[in-house]
Amino acid sequence: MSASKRDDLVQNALKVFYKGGFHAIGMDRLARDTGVSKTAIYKHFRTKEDLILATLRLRDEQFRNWLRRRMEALATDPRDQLLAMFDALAEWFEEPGFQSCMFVKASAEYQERGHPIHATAAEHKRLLAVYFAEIARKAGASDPEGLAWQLLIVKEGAIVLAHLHDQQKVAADAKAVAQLIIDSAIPGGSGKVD
Amino acid sequence: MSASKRDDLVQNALKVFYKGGFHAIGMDRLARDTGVSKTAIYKHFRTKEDLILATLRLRDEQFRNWLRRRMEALATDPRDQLLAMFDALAEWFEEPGFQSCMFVKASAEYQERGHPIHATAAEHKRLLAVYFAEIARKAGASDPEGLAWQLLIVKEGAIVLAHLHDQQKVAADAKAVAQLIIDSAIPGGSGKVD
DNA sequence: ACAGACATTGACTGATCGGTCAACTTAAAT
DNA sequence: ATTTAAGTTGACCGATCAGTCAATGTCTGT
Repeated sequence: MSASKRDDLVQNALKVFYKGGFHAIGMDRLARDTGVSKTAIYKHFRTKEDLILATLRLRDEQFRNWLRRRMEALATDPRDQLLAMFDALAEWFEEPGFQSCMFVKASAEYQERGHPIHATAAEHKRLLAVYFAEIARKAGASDPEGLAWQLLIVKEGAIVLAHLHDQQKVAADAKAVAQLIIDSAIPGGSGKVD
Repeated sequence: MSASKRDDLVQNALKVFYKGGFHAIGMDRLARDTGVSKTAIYKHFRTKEDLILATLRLRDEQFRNWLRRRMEALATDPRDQLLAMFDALAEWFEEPGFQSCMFVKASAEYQERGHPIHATAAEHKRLLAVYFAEIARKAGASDPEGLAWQLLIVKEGAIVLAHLHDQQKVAADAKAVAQLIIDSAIPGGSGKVD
């Protein structure tokens, strides 16, 4: 399989697993839905779990790059970028096919912290926190890591509830919470007095 | 199967599904782990999904009752009860076997909003919001429902991240966020000036 | 002790599971 | 045109899947 075909496979597998679940989707079904035979899949992935890991890595890269670009496109000031994250999330929630977070799903189905799939999900979240802390630092937060994890909590809660409730309402509520957190953690900005 | 035996089955099934996942745990395995034969299980549940629904309903009742009692035990003032929720969550996170939220797992594996299992998970969250709004109203919030959903977002985010990261740190961060939300939404209290 | 209710056991059904194989087909490189 | 690489097809392996069945065992009530 050429590199581009392998990438296509992983991309398509990602979509199929995201929509159908990791355990519920078997390899016969996955082959049908991706258009790649099982033999070809096993030429490039030792096991189903290795393929799942590849989909998570791809999703991690795609999501973090997308979020970074959206946040930078929606705002230039670091402080405003942190808040803009929730506008970006609102966009995502509106997408057809939105069904929560790939990594939350992965950790739900692979519960053990030591499991590579679970660990990859945890790593994704840690990398997001690192990124948020970087922006928080630029924005002048006295505790960038603290702020980062607080925003991550709100982000994750919003995603989960967007899948279970009214997406736009949840996005708006999450943004309001983020505003409070940011105003509390970073002096100045938005015309509000602390 | 007597009522108490049926209840035992559902309780044990809940534990097995919570730890192992809904799709990953088959009925043969479930029978072994609960000590009830498949024939007996099917005497009382038309399908595996019906049993899963029964475990979710039991979990909903148990969790909401537990949370209500903990919040009431930890604080008497409604405002403080809202914050105490996060102390209760911190206790839960510390329990051996903690592996996120049964309903988030359910919605991760049963993605379609129309699916009964997904709908039951959504209903659980809605009932929690109703309860939080009730307390928020008693606490004097001008927008009890808004406050309720904001707290629910933080709660859900904390649960998900507690399964992926340092449990106690996440609980503390979530409580700090909740404090900000509550202080913003309810005048007075905690000696802080708005 | 006996009858009825309830549960277990092991086998069974047809289907699917992850993964492998041989034979064949298609694509790419030379 | 030929060779090599890569992929497809359909069958196959042993195991498991949800759900059912008949025979048997246990428990409960009289």
